[in-house]
Amino acid sequence: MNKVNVSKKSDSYHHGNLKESLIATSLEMLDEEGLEAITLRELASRLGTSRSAIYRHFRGKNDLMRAVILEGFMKLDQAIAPHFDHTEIPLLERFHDMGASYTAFATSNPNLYRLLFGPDMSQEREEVCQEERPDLHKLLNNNADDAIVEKEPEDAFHRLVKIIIEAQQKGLFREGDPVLLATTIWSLLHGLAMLAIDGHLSVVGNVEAIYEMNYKLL
Amino acid sequence: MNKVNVSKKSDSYHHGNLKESLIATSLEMLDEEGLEAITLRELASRLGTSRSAIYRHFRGKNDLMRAVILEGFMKLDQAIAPHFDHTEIPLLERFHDMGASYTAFATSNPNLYRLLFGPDMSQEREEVCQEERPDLHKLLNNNADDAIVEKEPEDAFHRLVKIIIEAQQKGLFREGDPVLLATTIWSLLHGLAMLAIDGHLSVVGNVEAIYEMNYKLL
DNA sequence: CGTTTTATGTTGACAATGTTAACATACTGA
DNA sequence: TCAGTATGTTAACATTGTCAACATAAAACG
Repeated sequence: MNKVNVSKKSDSYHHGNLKESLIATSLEMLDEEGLEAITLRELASRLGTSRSAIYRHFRGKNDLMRAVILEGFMKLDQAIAPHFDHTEIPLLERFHDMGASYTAFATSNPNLYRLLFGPDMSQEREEVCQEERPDLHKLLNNNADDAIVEKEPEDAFHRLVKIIIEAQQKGLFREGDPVLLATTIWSLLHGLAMLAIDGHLSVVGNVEAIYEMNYKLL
Repeated sequence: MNKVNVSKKSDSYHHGNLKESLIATSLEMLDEEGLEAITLRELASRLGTSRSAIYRHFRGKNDLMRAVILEGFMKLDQAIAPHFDHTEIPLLERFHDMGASYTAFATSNPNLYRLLFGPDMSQEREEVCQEERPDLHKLLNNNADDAIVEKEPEDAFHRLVKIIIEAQQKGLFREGDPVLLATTIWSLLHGLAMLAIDGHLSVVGNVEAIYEMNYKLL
């Protein structure tokens, strides 16, 4: 316990909580103007601080982006969670809605989604997935049972696996390794999201139509 | 006819054919060290030319990358074409192999595949798809019939649509808009490729296994 | 051949960006 | 109060893409 969370409180001495502001403003700039637009000087300008004040809170720009990516994954999880938690809705309908909300998140936040799953910051993203989200990493390395049994799922992929298992137990879904099935479904959703973001799905005009078609394949 | 292809011949005055060398060396650097490693100074250094010699052949770095992207699409098409042309092989088998070779291309050339379909150079990629590959663009904007009837297909997506149509006519494939079906299949393949490249498919160890599983869904 | 025009390559400079060192200030705790 | 730590500022530097001015080789043409 060498460091307590004291710098993150809303009271503050110099700027305020600059660390959180840096992440929040980065997310704003990402959403508005894309990844390239995130520059340390523009960040500092918007926050009214000096250019290199960031280095008191992050080791460098990559470290900041790493925090942005983690925040982005949390946002994605929050977009999926409601559909998972509405247990009064039929299981398959919740399953359907999770997929729909996934692609909706991607098309609503294209720049963020591209950051989360694109080539840029690949090392930072990997660090985030391995260090900050150990459950997901465990899951993807074949220790599914442990990860699922041990604790409540906390991310989107977790929820997907869990809902597949539940559907299989009720005989509502095809048999097979749930993690493998979830990966397949994730693959389809991911490809759909990426192609939609890049404007390759102009054939139908909206992503929902294709999702409905793909959903029937599952 | 204000400009003839004279600078592209293998005889040359100053350097040789610098334009093609720039594209080829860019592809090498992309493959070896990734997109970030492509820097104009390093390029010039490898080719033994000056830093700004490139501006005699391209408007700037983005214009060069645009040429690299076009070359990459041609390589992708060449990787798919053989499986399409082997008409002595059963249709569904060729269809299967096209998908397998697609993901194989992606995992064999991850940096190139990411450049072709990733967020970077999105504008340049769009220009390439609209200007240099009008057929594909036409196809994706609902003029499928015209594009297909008019001429021999020249790119991977074209071939996919055409093979689906042929399979449907023989009753070997489900009914439905072939372009829409091709987009769905492309979506699945693309998501699979991207997740594989990013190391998210370590569950099974190789992409082929998941592809075989996904193929059954089609 | 000699001259002019065009194509191609070189040098030096500039702005933007991430980063670091040295210094300055504000808060904290004894 | 005062020392220590956390935070912020300023100035400088290296890297990169880009451009202007200059230089040279090839081609065109009398």
